[in-house]
Amino acid sequence: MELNELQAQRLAKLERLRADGIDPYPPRSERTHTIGAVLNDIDGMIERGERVTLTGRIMGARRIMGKLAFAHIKDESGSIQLWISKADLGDEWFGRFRDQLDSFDIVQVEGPLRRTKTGEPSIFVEKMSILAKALNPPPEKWHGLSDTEARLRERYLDLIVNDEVKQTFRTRAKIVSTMRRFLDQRGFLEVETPILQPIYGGASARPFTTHHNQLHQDLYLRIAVELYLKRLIVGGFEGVYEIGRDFRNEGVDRYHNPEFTMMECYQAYADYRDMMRLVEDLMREIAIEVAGSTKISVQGHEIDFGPDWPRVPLAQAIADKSGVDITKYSDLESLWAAITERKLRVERKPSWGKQVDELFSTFVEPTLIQPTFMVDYPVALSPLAKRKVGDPDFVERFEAFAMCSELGNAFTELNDPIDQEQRFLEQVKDFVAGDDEAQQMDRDYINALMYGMPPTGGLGIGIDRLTMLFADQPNIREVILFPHLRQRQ
RNA sequence: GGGCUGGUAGCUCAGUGGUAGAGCAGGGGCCUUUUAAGCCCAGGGUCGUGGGUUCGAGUCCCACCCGGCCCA
Repeated sequence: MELNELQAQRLAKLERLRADGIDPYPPRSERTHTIGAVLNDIDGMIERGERVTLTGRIMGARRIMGKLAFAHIKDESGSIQLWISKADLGDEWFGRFRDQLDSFDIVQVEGPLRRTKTGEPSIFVEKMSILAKALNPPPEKWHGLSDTEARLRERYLDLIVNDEVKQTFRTRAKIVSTMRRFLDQRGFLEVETPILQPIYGGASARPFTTHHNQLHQDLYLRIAVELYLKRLIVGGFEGVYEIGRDFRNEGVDRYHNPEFTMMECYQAYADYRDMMRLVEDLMREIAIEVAGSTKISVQGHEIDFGPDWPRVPLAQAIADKSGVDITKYSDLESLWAAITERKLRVERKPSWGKQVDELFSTFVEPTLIQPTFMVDYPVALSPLAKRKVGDPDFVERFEAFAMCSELGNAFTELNDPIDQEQRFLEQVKDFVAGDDEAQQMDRDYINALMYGMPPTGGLGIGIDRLTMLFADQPNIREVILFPHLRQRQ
């Protein structure tokens, strides 16, 4: 171990403790209360003269004045002041506290509770022991650890010193547990399907590839769970869901991490309108659970999940915001002509569907602050969704938006195996033509559909994006404990 | 991928081509009501990496590495 000066000093203190016969990393501790529990009933406990044993990390500077010292220790539930008098604690441990213990060390203290003359709840330490010596020093005590790269590379340190980071991950856990309870109560069965897949599907994205040595077979990390969950609907489960990690081999930015968490659920004998109601109910429930209200504050905006969400046809929204009525231009050339005629600043895309998506992303998405369902997408963008009756160029699909961010995607599932095969063939054509995000032919999935899948509504919700919204975090790396970073060196 | 921007002590940051700095933290000393404790003293550096220009580079130039913001 190569140590800097501060680490070397701490190591010397550790060795001094060992020389005195003290184990700096003892196997057991004996706390009687969490700090939070003590603070909750501090005056009652003082009145009853209760003695407690507390454990925690020494935070901030120790304030040592000859024969009296102060410090704070922190556990997950809270932080409390230590009153350390040489007379109460004894010369030996008072000296150790002064000379061998440091900020960030984890200690155990025992004694009665009292308030100091400023009224601060304190434990008057009569016994002290060390539970773990910290060899690394803390960051600066006022500014703390603020460098983003340092925070992410040493997330454990970020969590020690930045309480709001812990709060974000508590919010995330609450979102997931609320979602699970919501779906369980509605009769959905939680399932687990393969992460290693021989054919990747269910979304338009590039996969990570790996290899099974024994089977001499390439496998893909899943980009979605969709096709497996629908196989289960064929199998007769009428409501299934899975919450798990998907992997997409694409860039990293403030909305994307190569691995991210999705909830997908499928309900037999339901359609995309049912899934809209499910999203509305789910979001209300999460908002109340997480924020205590259907109204939440995000980046200075108030977002209200109370009312039903507007359902806005995609084509209409694009026409309203850009002036281009995509239903009038059925091929890329005429659509592009309409775009250039209006001198719109939009990137040229290789297909009609992608051009429509580009129009949407540029002109509509940035305006979607309040919860909104965009409905009825072009079939070209939706190879797994059922066509609209009487309007076969569009499908029964919606995407859920809030704060200009896509939260979810849902459709009435395509259950016609003949149409599905045609759609896959179109995708394969695109893939061969160079679209590396086009979907793959999945013969086994067609085979499953050939046994008959009931009319089904399906929905996917990105947990990371949802957490960004409810924790009011503008960057996905703030809602992922260990986001992807390049290796150093 | 493009533009802008950053990387200097453990941390937060200054540093305008001429002897590497401050605050906090840490070390030594004094101190029994502190909470950004206080006072005195001394220490701490591969200036992201590698080249180049220059009498002289943390500073200017080039390349690369690792971040951030914006755009695609």
